[in-house]
Amino acid sequence: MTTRSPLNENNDCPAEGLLKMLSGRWKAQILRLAIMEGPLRFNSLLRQLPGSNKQSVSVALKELEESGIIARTLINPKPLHIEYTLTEKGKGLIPVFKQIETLL
Amino acid sequence: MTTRSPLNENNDCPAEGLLKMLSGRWKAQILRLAIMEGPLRFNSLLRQLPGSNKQSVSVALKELEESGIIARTLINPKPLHIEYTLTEKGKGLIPVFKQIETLL
DNA sequence: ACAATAAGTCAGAAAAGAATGACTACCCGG
DNA sequence: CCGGGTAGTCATTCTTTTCTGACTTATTGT
Repeated sequence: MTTRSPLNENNDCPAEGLLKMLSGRWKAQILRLAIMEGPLRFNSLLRQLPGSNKQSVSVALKELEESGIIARTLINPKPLHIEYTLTEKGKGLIPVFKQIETLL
Repeated sequence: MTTRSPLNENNDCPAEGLLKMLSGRWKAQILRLAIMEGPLRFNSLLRQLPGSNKQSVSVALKELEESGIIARTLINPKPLHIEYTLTEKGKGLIPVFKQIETLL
């Protein structure tokens, strides 16, 4: 049994794992907002992503969470308040984003 | 009319453009082979991508070419010989791939 | 009491992406 | 002439992704 890192599951192309994690129409933009603006809230996020819809954003957030890139935190149950923030792993992607910006 | 860079067409999220260019099941692997092994030939590529098929690889190559990441060159018409190589823009992606590898 | 906000879920439809198998055209070696 | 290699295209089907609209549960403000 070969041990593989989370970004390299079941293949030998490192970029492919990351690309899969960030695939889909909304994940890159969600991540950018998380990097630029800090904690995100669901409805606010929806309003900041023109053309998006609850379902797709909900799925994107869930997948990013499953990938360990963002975390969902219940801030307050009483007036319901949930926040999505970058995990340490998520913060590790910042240099990659920066590197990409140098290409522009 | 606003001028936009090729990696940033019609949006303000730099990673999104790149992600779109590299989206799909085969592009990352094709790029990896182009980076690691140099010039690629169609049938050789097919053999190196288990589970792939002509159609999908053909489309992937065409899209990478349209993105200006690889170039299709006719080496010899007589015994038909075509090569796919990284363009300068394509080579610009190598640091990004390297950066991703540091995450593993 | 009523409307609005928060954070979603669910079923179904539509659109996009990927795979299949057949087919083309040309060349090379035996 | 036949088999195999090069480099694909085309139409159709299958699968995955994305979107739409209705519905949920609970709280706050007027």
